[in-house]
Amino acid sequence: MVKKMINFKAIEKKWQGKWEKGKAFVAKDNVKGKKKFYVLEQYPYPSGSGLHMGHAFIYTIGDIFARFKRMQGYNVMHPMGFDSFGLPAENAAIKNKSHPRKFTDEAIKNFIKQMKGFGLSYDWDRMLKSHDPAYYKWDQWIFLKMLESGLAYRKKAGVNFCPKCNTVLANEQVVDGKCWRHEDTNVEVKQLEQWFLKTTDYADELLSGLDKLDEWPEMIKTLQRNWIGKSEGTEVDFEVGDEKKISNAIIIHGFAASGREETINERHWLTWIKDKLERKGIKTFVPLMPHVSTPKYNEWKAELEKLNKQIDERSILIGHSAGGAFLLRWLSETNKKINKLILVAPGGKHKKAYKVLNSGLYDFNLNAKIKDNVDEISIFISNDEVHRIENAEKYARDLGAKLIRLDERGHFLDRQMGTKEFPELLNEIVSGKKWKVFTTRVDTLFGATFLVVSAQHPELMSLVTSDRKREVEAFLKKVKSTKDEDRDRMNKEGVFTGSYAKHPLTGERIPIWTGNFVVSDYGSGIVMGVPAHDARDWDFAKKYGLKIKQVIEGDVSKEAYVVYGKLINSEGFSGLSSEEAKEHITIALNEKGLGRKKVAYKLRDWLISRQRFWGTPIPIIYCDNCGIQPVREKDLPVKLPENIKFQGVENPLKGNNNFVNVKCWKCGKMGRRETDTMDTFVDSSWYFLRYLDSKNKNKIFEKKKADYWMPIDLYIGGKEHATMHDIYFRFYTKFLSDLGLVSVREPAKRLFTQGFIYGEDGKKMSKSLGNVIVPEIAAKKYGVDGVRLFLVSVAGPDKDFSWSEEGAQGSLRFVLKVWDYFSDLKLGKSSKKLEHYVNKGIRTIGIDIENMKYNLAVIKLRELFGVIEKEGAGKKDLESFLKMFGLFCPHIAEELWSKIGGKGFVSLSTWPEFDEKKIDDKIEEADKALEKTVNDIGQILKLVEGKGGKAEKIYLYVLPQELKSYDENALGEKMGLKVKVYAVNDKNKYDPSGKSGKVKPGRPGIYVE
RNA sequence: GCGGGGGUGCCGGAGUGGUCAAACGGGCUGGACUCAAGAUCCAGUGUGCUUAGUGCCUACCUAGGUUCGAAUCCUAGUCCCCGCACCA
Repeated sequence: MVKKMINFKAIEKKWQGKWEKGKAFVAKDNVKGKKKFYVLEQYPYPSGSGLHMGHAFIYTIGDIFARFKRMQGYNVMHPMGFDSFGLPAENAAIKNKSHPRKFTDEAIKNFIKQMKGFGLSYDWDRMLKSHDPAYYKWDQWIFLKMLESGLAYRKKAGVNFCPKCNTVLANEQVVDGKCWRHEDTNVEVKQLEQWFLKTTDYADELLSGLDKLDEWPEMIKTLQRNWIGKSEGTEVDFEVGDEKKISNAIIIHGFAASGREETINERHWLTWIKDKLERKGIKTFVPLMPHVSTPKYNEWKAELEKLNKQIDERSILIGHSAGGAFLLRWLSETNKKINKLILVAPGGKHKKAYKVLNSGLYDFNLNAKIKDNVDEISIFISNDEVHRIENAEKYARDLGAKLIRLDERGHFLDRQMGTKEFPELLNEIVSGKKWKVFTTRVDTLFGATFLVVSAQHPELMSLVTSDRKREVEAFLKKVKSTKDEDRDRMNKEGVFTGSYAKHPLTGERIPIWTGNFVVSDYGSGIVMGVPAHDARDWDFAKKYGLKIKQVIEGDVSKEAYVVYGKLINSEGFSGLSSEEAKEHITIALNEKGLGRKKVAYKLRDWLISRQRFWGTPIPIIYCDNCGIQPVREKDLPVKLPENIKFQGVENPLKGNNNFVNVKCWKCGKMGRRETDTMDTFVDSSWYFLRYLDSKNKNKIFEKKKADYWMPIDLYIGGKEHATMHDIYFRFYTKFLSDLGLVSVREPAKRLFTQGFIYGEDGKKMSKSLGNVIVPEIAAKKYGVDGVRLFLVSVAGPDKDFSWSEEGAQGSLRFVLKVWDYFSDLKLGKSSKKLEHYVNKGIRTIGIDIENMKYNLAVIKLRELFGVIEKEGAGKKDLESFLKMFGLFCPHIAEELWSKIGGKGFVSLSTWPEFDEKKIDDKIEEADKALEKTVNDIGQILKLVEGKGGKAEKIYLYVLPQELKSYDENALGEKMGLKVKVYAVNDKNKYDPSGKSGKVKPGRPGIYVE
């Protein structure tokens, strides 16, 4: 009987202190003669509210395993740290006009205290914090390496923007399409330059690698496969544009400082292109502008307008450098409409253009008039003319122009190009644009009767003819204003762009539409519509009266559309099966240079820019001279400033001159720092490697150490990370492996996803519902050990479950029972029977732990304890029991261990071995039989007593070989009556009603008197 | 729509071909202890029949099937949960 509660607190403190002092759980590198084992739980965000039950749960799961492996003789790595960058600390700082670091440091302190109080066997010496400059320095270092490898790049992207906050929001701050601070304000999608990591470069390996991860949950792998979404298909080129529309071309040269005005038009590609165009019947003018070295806008204007008669809606205007700027100004003022404008390395208001700045050529606004006057605008820029890129991007953005980036053309002068030829320009002028369309159903290519371009496609406007402009723009406006939550239910809608594409095989003209249902960043953002064989295309065609052409056998009238079958109406390909046709048509396209095999992924590159303060600064300097410059390695880390002022929710780095203003290391002039910080998922993408050498100041980590410990043998975390962290950390591992920093290509051998804990009411724990159970408080009631035990008793740790006070009581009862038994200990001898149960227990419990079926292990432990209580046990048996018990209840186990004179820590003792020979299932069978017999007797007694009779003595008749299983005294004691046992073949037995005739194996005959 | 997981007793949850009327915990009922409550301990806890107990019947979402034998395997249906979602 339990007499009193245990003083849990005192025992917990005592042993936690001893473990720490004894450095019980400190991991040593490269221990000889021991196999390593790396157990890791995902490190937490240190929130101000401290450890919650979910934390307690996941850490208990990992702790049990770490303890198990340690006892099994492994060299165990079990570290812990903090994912300490993030929004909550920043918000707290905004609210309190303080620094996020303050909150974070306090929260971490509290976390460590609580974690230590929970008896978790971490190696605290390796602790790391992502907000520590010594840590995030390496975030930045990896970023620079990615930049070098072309894996980090900058691109325009849609981000969530709240017009009331006047800032970009993180995804987490968008709730149902609204701002988290302004429930009535729809978040807008804004196009901004952002940094990306090219996860797509590893898409294939991220996918194929899953097959080898046989110790990962199928569900997680499936989610990742889905997310990566590989599909193999064909990319088909559809030519768009109409040569006949162009009657002439006018090329305006640029500024030439050296003078030599009379020869400027002889230079570089101007004459070459004129020649080519005229051969194609396009009249080409290359006027010589006055005063090439000291240009004046009005003079140039007058010169151009000499050609006024020639300039009309079928003209193409081409401007090189300052000539491009000139054309922009002219087009922003004139009423002339032209077909197309092509700018080659256009000038901008740039310091290098010092002389031209006063020319008036640059005095223009990128106004709506330009867009109205010109059907299509293209801009050529060379990637090595860095200082011009930003400007070109701005033009392209503001004008809705197509930006064509080429390599190594400098300023497009012949001496930089090494030739006077410029075929890309020619192509841009004469042939229509080729629009790449991705399809997995190229077999239905002959049934393509329209194309649909995504409404968000950056080059959409170049397709829209002037007569369709108004309608398209209205449509785009409507698409843009549709709220996120309505988008699901939004019908497939679209409008005609006015353009036609040439079918690559039939040459047919097929209309190009734009539609709200085409995703801009998958494939090429354009789909071919095959209404006869695709449900969505069918609906679209029906709605807008588009042509439907059947190319696969089957009854379209019945099924609306047919999906697979034999081809018809497909020229030479008719008769082929869909599968064959895919192959053959791709080959045919390939021969014409109009198509190729292509793999498309749903996986997108990882946008890591966050317009937030509390994160790792992106180590980039923007220099007007040198363009985008990475911070030099030796200048790392780029530290977050201590002295900051929050103004609203605006990132305080922006207005922080000390931070922003920085000398460009290349040219020495003042540049400005990138003020965006990295997504915090970056920090957690490689922390598991830093633990292995967490104090290294010179290197990210020592390869030898990393190779010793990696991979993580058991990684424990939440299912919710399936398509985020669980992909990112694999991506980072592959990249770091490619850098030669670590050998493994997969970070975690085994992944375990823990379940979710709900409140007693089965609902999510939340303050507002009042159903939150805080581990620290629960531990006061049930002891840390009681809480730990309960957490893994209810169900398998991968399952969701609800907290239950009654259940926790049950666990506490068991702990108390064990405690009592040891308090009042009489050492016995281990009987054969006990040995059987102990050895079997060791065997099965070990298997259950290994399989992470802790709940089953606990059940077996309880059963074993039941036997020990009944049968009594020797010291060795009790030791074995405590060793196993200690995984779940380490404090109590240590206390009891020392009580029975165990040496050292039970936590560091060796896992008990079982002796197969001592496991004898017959003992168990006999036990069960005996139990059943007792039960039977009980029932008979009840009946006898119910009839008013009174039993005095019980006679049992058993098979001779079972005789020793039935102990008269023990049975008698149990029943409270005298019991006599006879073997059935006993001649002298007393058996008045012939009950011995009923005897079966394991079933004795019973007679009650 | 696509993909994944799952429906077991009053509840949570074991169990993936026989040893299953179904582990273990909780609840509930009865008993012991107690002045009493709590705690603790013991017993019971599908139905109907049968027997002084050992026997049968009905039961693991529903309906079929495979098998000597199914909660467990197969087929169809149904309901629930989760993930991705107009992915060409």
